[in-house]
Amino acid sequence: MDEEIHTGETCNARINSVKDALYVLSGKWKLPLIIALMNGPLRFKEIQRSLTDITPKMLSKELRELELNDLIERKVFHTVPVTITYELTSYNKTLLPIIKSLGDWGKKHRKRLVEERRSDPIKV
Amino acid sequence: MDEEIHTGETCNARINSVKDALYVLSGKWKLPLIIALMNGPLRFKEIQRSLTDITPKMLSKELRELELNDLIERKVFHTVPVTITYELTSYNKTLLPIIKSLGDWGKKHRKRLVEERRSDPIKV
DNA sequence: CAGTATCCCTCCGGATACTG
DNA sequence: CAGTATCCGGAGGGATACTG
Repeated sequence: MDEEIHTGETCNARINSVKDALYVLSGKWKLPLIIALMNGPLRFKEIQRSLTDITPKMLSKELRELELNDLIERKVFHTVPVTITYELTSYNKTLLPIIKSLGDWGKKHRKRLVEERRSDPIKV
Repeated sequence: MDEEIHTGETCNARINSVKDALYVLSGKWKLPLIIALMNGPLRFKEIQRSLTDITPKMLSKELRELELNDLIERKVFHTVPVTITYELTSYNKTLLPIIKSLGDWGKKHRKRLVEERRSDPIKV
């Protein structure tokens, strides 16, 4: 019963928790979409332009799934014509550590790959 | 030029870094596999037993991809018959923040969902 | 044991067109 | 604008059998 020793049990629990997180954030566009909304609310078409190349079908689907998990909120303004915006919920902020750690690691990993290739052909 | 303000540029950079990370860790089994190896080196068959239901084809593929990214190391021992083990590299430790944040969030999110459903029918 | 080789199928996601 | 409807290809991944 130490502290963070990995017994088989805690290991499996950890795997399952990670799987849960990955499930909610699965798909090609969910995290990019969330990051795009970190600047503030956007309308459907604006998100499309922001995430170049996402089709309306995909965007609609990803938005719906994120809404179901309380990670974004859809707001309807009864202007003429109607205006609809999407914004991050406060619960979404709990994802920040994930986004930060992924972003940090991705950045460093890319740098690492570049340096590796640069030193490769020289062969000291 | 403040600090962490999200301009369009840093936003895109962040999206790309996150995408890079997700790319390396993509697939159904990579993170579970890494977590399974956090207890120490394992042999092929042992990993299979640890990650119930992964087929040898998938395991082989995921191991190879992780090895190419320097995240695990394959060691050959010339016993008879030959023994092969897989273990995490020291570079793999850099993934810890990702695994931790994903695990933490997944755990809390599941708890949240359970509580939500529990309070749902009561309607205070 | 430590994998490879095939077959097969689901479903993710793109392209395109259409609606209120 | 804010989406939905349809069609479709290809990658991801499972089942099974086989090899050194």
